Amino acid sequence: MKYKAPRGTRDLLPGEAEKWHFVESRFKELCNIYGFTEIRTPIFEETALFVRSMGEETDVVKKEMYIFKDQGGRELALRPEGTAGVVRAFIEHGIHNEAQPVKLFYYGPMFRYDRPQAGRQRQFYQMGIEIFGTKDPAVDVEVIKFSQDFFQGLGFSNLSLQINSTGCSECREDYLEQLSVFADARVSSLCGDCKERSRLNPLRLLDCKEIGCREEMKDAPRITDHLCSSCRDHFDKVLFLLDSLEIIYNVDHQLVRGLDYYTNTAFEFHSSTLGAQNSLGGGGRYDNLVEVCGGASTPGVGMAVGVERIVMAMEKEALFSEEMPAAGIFIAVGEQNDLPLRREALLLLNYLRGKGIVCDTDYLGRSLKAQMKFANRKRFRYVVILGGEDPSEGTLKVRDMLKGDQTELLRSEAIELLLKNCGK
RNA sequence: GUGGGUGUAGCUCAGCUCGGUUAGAGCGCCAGGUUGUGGCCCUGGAGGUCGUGGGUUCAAGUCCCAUCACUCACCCCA
Repeated sequence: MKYKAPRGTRDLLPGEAEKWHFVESRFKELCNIYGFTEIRTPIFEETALFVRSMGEETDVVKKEMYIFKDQGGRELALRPEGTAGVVRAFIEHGIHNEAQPVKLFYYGPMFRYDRPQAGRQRQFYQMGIEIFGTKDPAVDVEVIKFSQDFFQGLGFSNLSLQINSTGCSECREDYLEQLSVFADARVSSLCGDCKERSRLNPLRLLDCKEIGCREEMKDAPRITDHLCSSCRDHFDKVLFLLDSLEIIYNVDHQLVRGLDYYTNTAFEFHSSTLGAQNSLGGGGRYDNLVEVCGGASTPGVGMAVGVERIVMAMEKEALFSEEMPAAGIFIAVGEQNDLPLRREALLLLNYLRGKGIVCDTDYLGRSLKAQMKFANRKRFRYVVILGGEDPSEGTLKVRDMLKGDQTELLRSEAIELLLKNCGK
């Protein structure tokens, strides 16, 4: 075996691809109901776009991007997430001139140079939605409700919704300062990583896994106690609306999202059946992002879910329906050397396909027994047997593979039966 | 980037601790048992540079080193 799929990538083989298709189609159906329309953006963008939107100090930018220079000397990066490209397209095409708010969805592969593990690949797929043009807290709730509907529609019943507010740039700045002061006072008892964090990204101090750090930071100031009045008001309304829709959530003061562009609402959906990477998806509000990327100040809110993780969690919870039911027609030929008979088989095959019926035949010159075995394996509903013992003119032998019985019918009757039972 | 576990047939794995004749099983695949008919059963067949490269040894799937990949976890995230 010479070539292998590159590290952190994988093939989706038949049998698994169908599961993905199921998840994708549910997502798209729900987008349609909610009024989101699709946008497709390039898989690579200028590197600077991602650096600008996500933030220089984020891990994604510092060590996880696939960056390269093309033959024209352009600095490019494979997209590590979907929002930046959507925002770029929003600005570039003046979408703010369309009827507001603008509701978009996207689906596609993302790339991060990470060490692979359960629920984490270097190429992974995200589906996401974005709403531009309104600060209404009801929109934050719509995005959350959408996510919940989506997960419930797939059959999940035990996901937990974590939510927090990270404030606007102003109240966050005040808060971060207080947090730094708090951390500096006990820097000696924090782990090495946290010492770094207190300088670079104090918000991250909150979700360190070290027990010692957790203990030290237990009484750290909470951002929700330091929100400015408008952020406080926004968060209260979001929670009120969630309550009104009877959406159960847990306000997690430690919840911090990894990308700098989030403001105010941040949320994640967790699954307990997954491993360490237990987030099926998440999102939040990003009121400064469009402006940061060079557009007119436009509020936005969105979320993204990871397809691999969803499929993995669904497998663990046995949410996919079992094997597909028997369907379609296999045309078996008794005497493979009988050219007129094979001709008849091909004509029938193409006639039935023309009627939109799943239909196939043997091309390996195999014995009737082998053809029957094949038809069984491939779960065909009916087998039409041409030739065979004492064939009579103008009739077809039709075998029902589920019931195991076989009848010989006039050709026209046989076709009528097949069309009725296998047609759409 | 750091640490643990694992790489033997298409798939799931045994064999490795205690090196020693032609490397095994189940499933799958192909064929036969049934002078043309699937599922169950029986028989036979095909299929392996034992991840790769070095080393130790008379002898390496088995011991040692390196490397690559998979896997789980950390960091971080979907």
